[in-house]
Amino acid sequence: MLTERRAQLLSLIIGEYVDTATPVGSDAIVRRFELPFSSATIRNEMARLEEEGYVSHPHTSAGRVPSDKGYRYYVEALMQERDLPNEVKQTIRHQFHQAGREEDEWVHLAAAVLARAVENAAVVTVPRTTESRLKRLELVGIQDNASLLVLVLQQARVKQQVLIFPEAIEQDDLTAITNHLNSAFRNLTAGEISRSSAQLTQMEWHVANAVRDIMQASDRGGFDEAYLEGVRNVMQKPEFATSDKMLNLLDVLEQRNLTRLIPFREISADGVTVMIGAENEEDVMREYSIVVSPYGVPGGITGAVAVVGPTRMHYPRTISTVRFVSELMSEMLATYYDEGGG
Amino acid sequence: MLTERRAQLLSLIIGEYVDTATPVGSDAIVRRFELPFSSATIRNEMARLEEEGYVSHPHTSAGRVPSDKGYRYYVEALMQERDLPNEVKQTIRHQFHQAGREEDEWVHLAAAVLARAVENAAVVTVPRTTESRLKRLELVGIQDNASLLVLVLQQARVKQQVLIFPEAIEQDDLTAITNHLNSAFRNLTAGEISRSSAQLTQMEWHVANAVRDIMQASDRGGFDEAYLEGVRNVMQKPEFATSDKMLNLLDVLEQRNLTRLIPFREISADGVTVMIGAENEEDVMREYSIVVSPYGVPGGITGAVAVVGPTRMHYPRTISTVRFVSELMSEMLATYYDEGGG
DNA sequence: GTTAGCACTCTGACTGTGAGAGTGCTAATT
DNA sequence: AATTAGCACTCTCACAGTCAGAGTGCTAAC
Repeated sequence: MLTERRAQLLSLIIGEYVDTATPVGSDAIVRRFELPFSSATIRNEMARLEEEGYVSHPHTSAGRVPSDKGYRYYVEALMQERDLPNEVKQTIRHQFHQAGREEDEWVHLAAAVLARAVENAAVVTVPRTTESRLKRLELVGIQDNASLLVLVLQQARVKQQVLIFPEAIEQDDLTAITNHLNSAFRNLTAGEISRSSAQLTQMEWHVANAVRDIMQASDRGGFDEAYLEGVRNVMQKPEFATSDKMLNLLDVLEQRNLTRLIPFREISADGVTVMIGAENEEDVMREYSIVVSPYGVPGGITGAVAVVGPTRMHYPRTISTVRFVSELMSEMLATYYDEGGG
Repeated sequence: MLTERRAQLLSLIIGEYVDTATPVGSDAIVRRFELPFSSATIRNEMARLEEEGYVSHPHTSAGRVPSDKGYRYYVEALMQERDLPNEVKQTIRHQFHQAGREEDEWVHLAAAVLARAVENAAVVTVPRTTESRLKRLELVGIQDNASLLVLVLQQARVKQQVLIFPEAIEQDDLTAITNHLNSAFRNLTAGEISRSSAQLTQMEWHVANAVRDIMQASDRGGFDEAYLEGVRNVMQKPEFATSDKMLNLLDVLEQRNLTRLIPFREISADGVTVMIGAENEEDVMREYSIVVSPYGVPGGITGAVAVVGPTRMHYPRTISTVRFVSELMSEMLATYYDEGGG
């Protein structure tokens, strides 16, 4: 445990470093905060903080830089998460209500709003149910032997695919197939459709297989689909003066394999999780922190909201913004797609 | 007009510069291509090329760099566009046939494939009809007073939106509305729906308005929706050693306002258009070239395929790849969504 | 426990230097 | 008349040296 004074000092160092991005020296901090001690005292305290691993020293005669451990301690014990100002909340809420009612649009918007608010990159995944149920299917003729298969799944998820039939087929037949399958499969999961004992014609089988495949693909999908915004914000930060680091980050973020990067699986069931620097599994993320929160209905439809930026980030602001946006997304989902209606 | 020899020389300079990204000197080029002249002769010719504006001089004692005019002459008169090797074509084709049958997936894939093949950024827009027609609509209940409105438009375009009703509504009523509107509006455009004289109940009006709004929004959309891939490729190029330029480019590309950037309106009705450096309208694009081609059925459903990279790009390869991918996209669209079936 | 003082260290900006690459011109050569 | 060798000149780039500034760690005094 740190003494009260050292903890305070750590907090000041982090605050200053987050602002200026330059290692903070004893003299600078005493003058900036008009501390009732001399810089020599602070130097001693800093030396202790360094011994214990909370800050580090880029080189002999430079100021101190917080370490991952320092940030961790700060996040857990020192910082106070203050609620977002009401104007900010209102502004964000307003943007959401202005947006259309398409779920993808919200997700995109959430990423954009978040990226702007915290001046870092934001990732928001499309929400998923654990296992989707079929609400309705529709076949629309395109050509003699091809039609568009549209599935409406539980929670207003829509999937589409062009379906080729082995032989030409009439609109009347399409309608008949549609009606039959709709009554046979309504509210079933992919697994239940597979095991269904409904009597089906050959053509119906063809369609049913496609339906099952699409639903399985959707279930397997997990968190794959995600919106990414604000990469530029991260690259603008002074720690990325070298173009090498930019390329590395871009590399990681551009291939949309965000799932591998962000520990969606490990995030606590409710509330915000913070992963700092080397706490991240991936090597490339050593210099970044991730602030992530799930949203949606626990056990039902869920997604995740995350911010990615350098470890030197404004944690209280980021955490409370992530929290607010995830709550807002939950709220939106609950309003329009609640479990009962699904 | 350039003399034969100067034209050849320009071609060599461009070839060399595209490869090495360093200004090319007289000596270097003589040795590299074992020219039957001395470097002094080449120096004289280079001086003439510079006088006429085809190449320029970063500073007194540096080699020559092609100017926009030089590239333009090269593209028009010197280079020979050779067809893509058959293996490459096959590989690309294969990837498309492996992909699903969702149109968006193709567009995304086209951008990814193109970016990889030409090692630059690629932009591919989602294809649009000039005016969409309604094929079918569907209402799926979500809650007492809310349902999901799904529209299937001509050319297998699917749109969805949550629709809130002023009062609670039964599933039977939804079905009745759906049936009535489907028969009244089948194959109509947004404008025709507005002017329709069909007798509608209040609820039906509510739905019809939403349908019209969605269709209008879709028509207005123009080229807005686009997939962007391979920004990293561009940033990796040596001309982007400074992080400033990276940020500028990222700035432009991240806000998906690609329409403003790429002259979709001006591209010739068929074939590939090349915009070099300052020929682009936007200031930020001064150092970039754009190679763009429309695809789809002229007058009907169309989109565009484009490559964005530094002016120093491999034009023959880029042009033939853009051409091939746009042809492939046209082919895919024709196969699955031809006008007759739409 | 705190502080003043001081020697020491490292960075970053600036300067100077020399090799290397390239040019442009002139005079000689084919 | 076209080509080429030769040469002085220019500019860049990498490298080393210098110096002010910021910061540290230690010691001795308060």
